[in-house]
Amino acid sequence: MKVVTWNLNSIRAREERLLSWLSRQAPDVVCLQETKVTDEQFPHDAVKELGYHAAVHGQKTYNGVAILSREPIDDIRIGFGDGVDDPQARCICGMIQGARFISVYVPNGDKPESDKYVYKQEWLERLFAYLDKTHAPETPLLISGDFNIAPEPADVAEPDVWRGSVLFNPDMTGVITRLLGWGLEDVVRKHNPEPGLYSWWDYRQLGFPRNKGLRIDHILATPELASRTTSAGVDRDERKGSKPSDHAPVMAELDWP
DNA sequence: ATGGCATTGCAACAATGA
Repeated sequence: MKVVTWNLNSIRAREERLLSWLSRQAPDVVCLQETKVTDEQFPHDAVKELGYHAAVHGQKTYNGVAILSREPIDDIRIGFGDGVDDPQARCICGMIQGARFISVYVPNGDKPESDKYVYKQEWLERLFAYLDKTHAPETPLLISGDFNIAPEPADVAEPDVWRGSVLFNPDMTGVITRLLGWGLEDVVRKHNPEPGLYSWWDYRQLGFPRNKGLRIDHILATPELASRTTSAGVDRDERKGSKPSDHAPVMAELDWP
């Protein structure tokens, strides 16, 4: 089973790229972020034609998450179900072939002193509460998405430039440590221990040609699923060419079910 | 070459991203 997470930065702007990429790569499950469309505007017919079921949780202009799957998606749930009135569409999950798949778009946080960073921290606390209440490390679970956190210096091309930012600071790297402590494994790191593998490059300042990137998109899995991964990596080629997303697809191959 | 911000929206540039 090939599993992918990809922040599209608008599914409308990226529809052709997405469809072409699905045809070429034939992934089994795709967690999408920043679709930036309402559920009505989602290209349901186009992905269906390529053989994918879709679970969507979108909104106008910003955010928006979805899961595509070749096999049916059951027990689809939206958000955290914690009673908090949050208009930002950032979490969706469903059951596929006996495993729970969660697609998350963690808030960016803007600057450490901003209200947006407070929202990011509170959102992450809600994520932990949601994991504790709704899921368990003993079950087959994959949480994939744009975490907007670089776990280690090895995941940042210029750590001295990014250290202290909302993407790379002790609080945020601590969040990754907590996720791993909860019972998840970073399967991309598992198969790529060496530094210098990135998933996002700034559109500005020749970020991609100079490979000044960060690894902020992750596939985290509970132990049994993680042990069944046979490879993982980043499809850098998809960051090339005209009109790319600023994120590349991140993928893992699993011996599952 | 992999290229110098991109996307959205009651539509002007402001908001947002990372």
